Amino acid sequence: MHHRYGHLIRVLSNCTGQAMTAALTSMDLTAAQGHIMGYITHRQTPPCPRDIEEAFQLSHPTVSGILSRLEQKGFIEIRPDEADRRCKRIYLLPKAMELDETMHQTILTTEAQLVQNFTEEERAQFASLLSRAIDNLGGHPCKRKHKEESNL
Amino acid sequence: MHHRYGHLIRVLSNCTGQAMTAALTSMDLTAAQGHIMGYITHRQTPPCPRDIEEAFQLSHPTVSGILSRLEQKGFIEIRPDEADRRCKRIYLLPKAMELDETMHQTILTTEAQLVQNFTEEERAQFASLLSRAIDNLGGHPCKRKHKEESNL
DNA sequence: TTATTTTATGTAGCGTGCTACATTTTTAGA
DNA sequence: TCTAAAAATGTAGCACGCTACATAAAATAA
Repeated sequence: MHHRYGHLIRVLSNCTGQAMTAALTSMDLTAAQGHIMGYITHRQTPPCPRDIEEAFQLSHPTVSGILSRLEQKGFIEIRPDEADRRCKRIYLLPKAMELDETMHQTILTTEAQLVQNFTEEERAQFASLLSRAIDNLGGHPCKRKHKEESNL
Repeated sequence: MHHRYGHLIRVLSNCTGQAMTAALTSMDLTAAQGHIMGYITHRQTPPCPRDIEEAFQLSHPTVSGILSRLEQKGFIEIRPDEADRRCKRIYLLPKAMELDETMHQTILTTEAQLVQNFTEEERAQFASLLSRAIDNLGGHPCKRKHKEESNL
């Protein structure tokens, strides 16, 4: 049977992004910005853009754009790393720390809405099928040799 | 359990679009353009942009952009409808008709790759879960009263 | 008929995704 | 050491998604 997976996936992805962005507008964040803010917040050490590329499977110009918008809005500060001058370090500013809990809850609420009438089994299977489909398309070749704290 | 569905959906959507676009590059089409070309080809009568908005759940400026790129590349021609001058009609040009079969096969192949190691049951469930998730997020309010041939 | 509302489309402007190319710094090799 | 390769980031330019606003034509109401 032919199910038009590509179509469903694109529609769902757009819907999810829109719902997430709508829920985050009050704090002046988009879906992509909110997710990345969450990542930065829950890291023990200030990450570099490269860490974000890997965690979110995005190209470096994409990450660069999102970070510069976050910097413009005063959520983060980006300074060069003293030890390795190729790298930048991303520091949270007070404005970001204030809304962290709210932001996190907002994202969780939207995720919950997405699977609101799924059984526990269906949720697990959904995540599993999504992951397998990603792998089927080549997934994401993780380039970097080894570096700690590359988990979300 | 927290599965980060939003993240998986976004990654899968990006992967799918990239795989589809890569498969279609030889005919100078992107994923979005290819899907819309397929829709236009398999319609009995030349559609208007509004039909495409509904079939693909896209905003009208998005459709407008894709169509003008297809027109620039010589795949389609857009002329106003004689009967209702608000509407445009989208006509296929010879360049498009030539590659229709190849294009269609290319899209099917990529869709098949996406679910290559899924059982028949898993495929059905995948489509079902994706659809239900879309509905959970409000889905797509179909605005138009009634109009024939609004199926893909 | 005339006025209002609805429908279809156009345009401006933005965020997010990409590739391709360039620059800088570090690391590795000869 | 000196050179070459690898790594991190910057920039240009594009496709595709959106909202918000504007226009023109058709449909509806008064």
